[in-house]
Amino acid sequence: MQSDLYNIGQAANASGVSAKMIRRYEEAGLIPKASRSLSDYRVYNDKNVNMLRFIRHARDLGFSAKQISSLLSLWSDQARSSSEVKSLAVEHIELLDQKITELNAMKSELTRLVNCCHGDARPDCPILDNLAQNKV
Amino acid sequence: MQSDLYNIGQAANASGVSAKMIRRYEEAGLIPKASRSLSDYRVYNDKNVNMLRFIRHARDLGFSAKQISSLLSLWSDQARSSSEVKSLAVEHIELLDQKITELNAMKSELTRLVNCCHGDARPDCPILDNLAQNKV
DNA sequence: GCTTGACCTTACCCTATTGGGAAGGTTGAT
DNA sequence: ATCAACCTTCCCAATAGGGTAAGGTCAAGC
Repeated sequence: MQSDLYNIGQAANASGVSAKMIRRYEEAGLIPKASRSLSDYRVYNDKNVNMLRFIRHARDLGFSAKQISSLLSLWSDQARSSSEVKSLAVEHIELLDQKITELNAMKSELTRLVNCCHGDARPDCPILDNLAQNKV
Repeated sequence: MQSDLYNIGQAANASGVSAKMIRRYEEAGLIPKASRSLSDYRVYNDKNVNMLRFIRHARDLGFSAKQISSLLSLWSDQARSSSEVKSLAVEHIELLDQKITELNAMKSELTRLVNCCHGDARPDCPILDNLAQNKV
């Protein structure tokens, strides 16, 4: 790569983070404020783009903005211990697990209801009956 | 139950939907506008409370507001076919499945990374290294 | 009859994440 | 000189709620 400087659109293409979100991350303090050109355009270098890629990957793994903020601190901290990062990751795995369990419970309950429903032209429907029931 | 009329707090307790959300659902057109007392308090009857319970149960199953709106129409439509409801439910199960699959992918990738990480006091961390990689 | 606490009203801001678009300035190429 | 493509800031949309403030109402107790 010969070019070392990018405006926001190029940085977005190179990192996979939309220009919209790059501005938002800057506003949120997740990334440092970009330097500006004479015409007030944001200017990024390869290091900045790498940080954006880092964020993108963490996003893809479902980390929240706060968690990413912590990961970024750890990333740039030369003295960090890998155990700090690992515990953040483990914490996040537990959160993912909770959500998965929840969704599985919904799915199995709903599947049960669907299997009860004859699903034909008759108006009688066990799914709605169940939703309308007074007991939880 | 001897009382037939409720104000919003009683309706909230009886239905499990917060007063806040009852007002929001009304504003969103999910439920009809409540009648009002002389002092402009919202007044609910058993039928209204049943509808709120219906919404609550659908919420618990992860249905979105739009989906619930459809379910409510079907619920009050005497001529509906159970197949209409069933297809809505099946559609929702597929959506739940997608989310579950997505979360599982995140979890396994993150678990892989965590297992690579020695997690001790050394600064070298495969998790961060991976996040910082340029390739997706 | 008055006070007090519990309840109600509207209206606004906040959480977290992302997309869309308007109005206007800049850049680069024809 | 013009035009497309880009940039800027600012506001609004969606998801599903929570919080809080300022003010009105109701019922109980004194």
